[in-house]
Amino acid sequence: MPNIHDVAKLAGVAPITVSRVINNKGYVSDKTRQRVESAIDELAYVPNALGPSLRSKRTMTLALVLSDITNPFWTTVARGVEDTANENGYHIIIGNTDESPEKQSDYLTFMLQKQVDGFLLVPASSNVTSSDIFQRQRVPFVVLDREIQGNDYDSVRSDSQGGACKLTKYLLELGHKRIAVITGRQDNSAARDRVRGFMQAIEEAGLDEDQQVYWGEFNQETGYDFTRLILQSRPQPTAIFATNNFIAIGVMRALRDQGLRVPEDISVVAFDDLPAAITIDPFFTVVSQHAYEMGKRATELLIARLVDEAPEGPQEIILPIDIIVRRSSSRLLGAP
Amino acid sequence: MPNIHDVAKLAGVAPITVSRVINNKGYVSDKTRQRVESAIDELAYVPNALGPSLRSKRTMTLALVLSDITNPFWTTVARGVEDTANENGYHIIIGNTDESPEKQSDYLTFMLQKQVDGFLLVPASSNVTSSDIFQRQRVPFVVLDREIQGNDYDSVRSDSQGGACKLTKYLLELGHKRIAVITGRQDNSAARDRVRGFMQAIEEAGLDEDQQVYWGEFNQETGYDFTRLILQSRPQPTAIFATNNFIAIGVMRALRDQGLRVPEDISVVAFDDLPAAITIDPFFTVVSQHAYEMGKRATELLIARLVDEAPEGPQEIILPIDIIVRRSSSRLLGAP
DNA sequence: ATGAAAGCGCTAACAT
DNA sequence: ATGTTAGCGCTTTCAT
Repeated sequence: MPNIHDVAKLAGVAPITVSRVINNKGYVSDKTRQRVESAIDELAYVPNALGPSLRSKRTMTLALVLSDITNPFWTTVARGVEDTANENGYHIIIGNTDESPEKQSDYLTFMLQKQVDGFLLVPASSNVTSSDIFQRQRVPFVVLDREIQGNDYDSVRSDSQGGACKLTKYLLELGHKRIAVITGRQDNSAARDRVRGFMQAIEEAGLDEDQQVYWGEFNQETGYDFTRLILQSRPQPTAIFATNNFIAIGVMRALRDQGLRVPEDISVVAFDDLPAAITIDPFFTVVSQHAYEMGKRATELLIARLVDEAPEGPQEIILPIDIIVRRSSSRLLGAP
Repeated sequence: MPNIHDVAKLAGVAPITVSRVINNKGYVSDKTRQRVESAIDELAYVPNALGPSLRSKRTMTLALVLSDITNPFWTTVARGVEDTANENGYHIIIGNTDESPEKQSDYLTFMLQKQVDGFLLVPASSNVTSSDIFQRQRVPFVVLDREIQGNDYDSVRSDSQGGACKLTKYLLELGHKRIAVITGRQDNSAARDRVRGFMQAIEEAGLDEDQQVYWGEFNQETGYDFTRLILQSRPQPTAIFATNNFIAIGVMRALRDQGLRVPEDISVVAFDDLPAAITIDPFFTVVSQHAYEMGKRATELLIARLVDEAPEGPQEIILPIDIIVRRSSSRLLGAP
């Protein structure tokens, strides 16, 4: 592949002149510019960005490290990140951690070596002090969806607690008094916030606080397995609150396998909506997060940091959520 | 951020010695190694990969350029690519073209400038001679899912024609004789192959070849709009073949809005299954592609090329498909 | 309006 | 076992 010297030689100029043409910077006479341009065409010259990056210490690349791109929620976030990055001349590298701190750490070092300009991180675990690595390297980063140790970092997340609280209150209004919650790992702050929001609603209603809370993973198996357990418990809950979309799917599968109808036999509500693009007939009553917006806002914040235009001090952006009532939940029979 | 010189100075050695320690290459005494390692720790030194890449002309980065990561099919492909790349020490940059040749071309140049080692490309249009750019730059690439002009390139795709043919034959066996096909753009070879497979089955059955084929986009609107059209046509088709998942969703929504039941009033079959992870109760009779496998195989092929271990000459990998019969299709009333 | 030199961080090739 | 030199492709700085 040709380099800037080859182009310069062919055009009969110095490399720096070619550089000026490429970057539209400095004075170049029209005649010279044309000679250079035709040399570029002739050689199909593509400038090597590694050189300038090595000098300028900017790669115009952002790293997006998340749990699993296969989850439609994260896919949508990723698309928001990608679009916003592109609009600003940045590109992104993606890494899936599958919630593993080891994978996360591998990715972070690799991406640091690649000299990405900044990180968008969905932390695999709030226990891992992943922020240390950034702070030591002085690389800007924004935390998405969750919290980590310390409080001196930029973050964007949904109002998990408020959303869970609202959704629970909605169930309570329908007359449900025994609600089972199935959620993710204890070291996931989003899982904790959603349980906290649930408990808050329960307490404010003056109800027995001894509700069933099942801690597992944010996946289908957790939803499936705990639902079977829940169905055996007495007295049986009249509603299940799945704190993410995959859990909700698992819950529904378990209920279906047991021959139970939703909402006639039991109500189900969930966190995270499924994108309209892949849903024929939306069914779940949900707390819907603004996934695309989350990616967009986080990226905007990160880029603002990079160009030193962000407000001073750590920013904490809490996105509002929507409650969407659909057919998976109904008034409890016999309730007022 | 510290560089290799800072580490060397602190450890009292030459930069090259630090390099040897980092890369576990060449002779370094245990004493020196330890001194270097503690210097690395003390400075939290992370090697800058740009230097070596500039020298070696390898970035260990692959580019994945596809239509839209938001489509679960592509998400799954992407995950296959990502996992396989990682296993081999590579990482990936993703770009969404939204089927726009301009976006595609922007991405390609940008990624070329970034010196990616190879491309995995889902071409936005078979008319665009996107391969030229690679061939001129001599960058290895593998084409996924579709065909482009020329025949001297590596590719991995599903047996679209065979799959569509099989699926159509299945419908014919159920007694359907009027089948409407809704498909993507004419310049998309997968769309063409699926229609070709359909026509093949029709011809082999000795049926009227004057079937309804609707060319549109691989999205929900196309499915929705053409379904409304189809429902007005007389004689009305008894089955609809949606040639991708988004179209299928659009078809179902249109049918639902018209108060039609599937499969009682009309049968629906589709290309592309929805991932089990996001489906409560699989409903569509489909041609299921091995999406993860497609990403994996393509990446393996690309990496083999990079290390010069691929077979000589262009490779064309055609992945088998599965027909999965579910509840969206049924025997035509009155058929034998 | 154009060019020469130097250096970004690293390592292959060649000493010692 | 350790070090010196040179150069990957580009652009900033300082001439001319």
